[in-house]
Amino acid sequence: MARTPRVVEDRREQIIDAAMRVFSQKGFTRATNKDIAHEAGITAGLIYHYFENKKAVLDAIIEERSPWRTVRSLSPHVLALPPEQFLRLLVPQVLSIVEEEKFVQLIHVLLPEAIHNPEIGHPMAETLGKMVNFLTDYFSSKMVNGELRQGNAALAAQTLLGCVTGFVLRRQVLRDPTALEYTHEQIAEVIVETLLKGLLPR
Amino acid sequence: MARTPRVVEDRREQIIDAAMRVFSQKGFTRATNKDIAHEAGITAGLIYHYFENKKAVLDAIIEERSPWRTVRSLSPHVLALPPEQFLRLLVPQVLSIVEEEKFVQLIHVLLPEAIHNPEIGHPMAETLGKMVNFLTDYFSSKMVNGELRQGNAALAAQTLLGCVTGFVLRRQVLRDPTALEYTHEQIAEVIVETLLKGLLPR
Amino acid sequence: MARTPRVVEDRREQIIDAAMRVFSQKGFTRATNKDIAHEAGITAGLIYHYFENKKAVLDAIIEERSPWRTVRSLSPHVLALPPEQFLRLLVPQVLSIVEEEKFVQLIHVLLPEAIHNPEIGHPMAETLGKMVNFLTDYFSSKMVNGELRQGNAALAAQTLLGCVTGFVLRRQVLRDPTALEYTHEQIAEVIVETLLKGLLPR
Amino acid sequence: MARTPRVVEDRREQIIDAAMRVFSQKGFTRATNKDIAHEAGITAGLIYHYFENKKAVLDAIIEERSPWRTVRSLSPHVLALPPEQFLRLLVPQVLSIVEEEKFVQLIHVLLPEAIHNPEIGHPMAETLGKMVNFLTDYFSSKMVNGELRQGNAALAAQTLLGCVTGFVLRRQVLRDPTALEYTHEQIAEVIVETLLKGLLPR
DNA sequence: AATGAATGAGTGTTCATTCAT
DNA sequence: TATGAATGAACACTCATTCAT
Repeated sequence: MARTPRVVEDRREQIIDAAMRVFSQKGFTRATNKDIAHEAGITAGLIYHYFENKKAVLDAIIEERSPWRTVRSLSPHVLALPPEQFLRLLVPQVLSIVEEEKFVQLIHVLLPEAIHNPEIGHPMAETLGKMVNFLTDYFSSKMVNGELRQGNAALAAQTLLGCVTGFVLRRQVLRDPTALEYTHEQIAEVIVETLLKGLLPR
Repeated sequence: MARTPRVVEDRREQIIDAAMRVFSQKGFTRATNKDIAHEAGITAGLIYHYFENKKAVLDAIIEERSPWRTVRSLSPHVLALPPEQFLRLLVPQVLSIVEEEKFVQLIHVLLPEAIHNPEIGHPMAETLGKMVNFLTDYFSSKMVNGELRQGNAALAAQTLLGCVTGFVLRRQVLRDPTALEYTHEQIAEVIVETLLKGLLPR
Repeated sequence: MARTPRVVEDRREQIIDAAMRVFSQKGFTRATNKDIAHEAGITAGLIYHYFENKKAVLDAIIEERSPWRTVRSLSPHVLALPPEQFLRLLVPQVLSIVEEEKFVQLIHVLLPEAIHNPEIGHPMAETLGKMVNFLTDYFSSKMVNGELRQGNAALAAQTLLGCVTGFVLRRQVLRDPTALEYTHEQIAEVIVETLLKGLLPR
Repeated sequence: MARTPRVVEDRREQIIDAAMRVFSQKGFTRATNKDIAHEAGITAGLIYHYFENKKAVLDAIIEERSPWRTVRSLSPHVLALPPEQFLRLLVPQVLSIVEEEKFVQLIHVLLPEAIHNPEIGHPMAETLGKMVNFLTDYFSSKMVNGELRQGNAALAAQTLLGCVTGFVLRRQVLRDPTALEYTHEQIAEVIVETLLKGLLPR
């Protein structure tokens, strides 16, 4: 009706945004084109002016909204920091990126699809793999120079990552109120503290 | 045709089993009643003799196949063990339960639904919560008696759980080949080692 | 409503019959599944219980309703007759088969499709080809034994066939009232007379 | 973009030409406006500056591209020729007109429509009717003056026309390879020879 | 004259569900 | 119990047509 005529170039982005919201709420299959169109304030037919089909909208989300770059752009300059400072910097940073609304939406969209569709699971696993490699490299170098004790750097990296993803899973996917009680700082604090110093008394 | 007239009670289980397989492969929405019926070797109409509708089959899976009991039945008698032995016993045990085929299927069925349906997410979170409580209690008592150093027991418990779920997520949900390279023992070993002793040299 | 519950085995045939009528009136593309269903007295969804898709209904018409067999079954025992009797027998017989309602419907269904789809055109051409061969053989043998004058038997056969198809085209496809004025006997009479004796005075 | 600004009157013709090609390949219903526009090197919206709607493009084809005039313009001055020369001139001339690319396209466009739409069938039948009348008149006069033997001139005319249309149908509509083996001259030769002299030995 | 964004009515198709047998 | 024919309400997608620019 009295809808403000949006800037034309917006339309594609507008549809992607709407789809992101709808997919994240209902899942790809259950979300209808009418849902997306309604959310975007357009008619369903118009979607096909910008995308070949419904799947192509999902693909566009994956390709254009994936904040993997953001993840990858993480702190390459802090590698020189000692482990304690490094982790206290890294973990909350990761958490704040990963628990941002857009990222959570993306998880809600991609995770269910990833389970039944390896095509979508692979890139997700790959990105996590890059994180693992990054951490492994860091841990290795610190083990060599004695700042960390000797051990399997790769598995340690995966353990750290596991801690973070575990928390995110319980907070943002299962929405476990218990897990949601904590601030990023508390979580970071305990992960770093535990991993660095261990649970055993010294 | 020459189908052996199964015991009646079997049918229900048979349908649930078939649905579990089909749901875990295609997801609840994409799986059709015909798929389930075909997998169960019956016709689609018969499902409605045993279940009110498709959703009821999923509910039956949740209620009757959830191995939460198994999880809950874990080692209440090992609470007295010292942390190191306790964790070296617990972690691989949990992993072997959780990565068993049936359990993985269940994850594949429930996780995507949980994301878009809190009704399903809550029981999952609750079960994890029970695990957290169990571990928290254990950690608390050990912190009191000095076998573990002082700290936030609840967060430590969640960190441990996070490590495990993180690994399971990457292995069984994203099917990350890197994460799948390790045996349960290796994973358990590194988690326990890291968490107990920390990464820093003593 | 008070629809008589037709015999179940009928359904498939019933749909094919309905489709034949609808296709012949509106053409394959313009005919909707609702049209077919309505004509058959069923709902559109039911069509997919018996056919994979709309195209499959057309295919069924081609395969199961093609009276090519009838055409092929034509008078193999009259080969011995002298040309005049032979043609006076054959032409009206062909005309009466080909101008029967079902056959005309079939032409209306297949001819437009044949034009834009060689897959459908080929079998039609082939069937005509069989007719040509049959006539060619007959003409050849009669040319050899002197009952017909020497000439290109194949082309003569095609000329005869052309006369008939030309008439059918104008009568049943273009529905030319002028061409429809004549009875099969008149048409047969003039075709036979002309072809056999020629237009020139002897 | 850098499209040369064509003369305005061209556009209409350009669209009609494009539509002719597209219709002849896909049929009127299956051809989309986008197809036509793409074939014409314009956008679909522009079609509506020159035509009221899609149907109007078809109508324009019928009215402006119908080579009936060409057909009608046939040899009015050869009426005096004796039948043999007349037919040997007429038949190949008709064939060459009728089997020209543009004409064949037109058949492909109109014939399928004619079947399901008498509005289109009638003009086609009428044109053929004019041919029939023309031939009937010729045959009548030649029967009167004894150059042809007595008979039903109208039916003889229709027989001749039937021969030609039958060949064209098999060649250009069904694309029967057997029928396509012959040259216009061969076809003309055999039609004329057969019709004039008959198949029977004298 | 020309574009292409936008609409909306429809089309083929799917599928959970019902029910007579 | 068990079947499978039958329904009807979606759904993804198409396309002729309109219209602001």
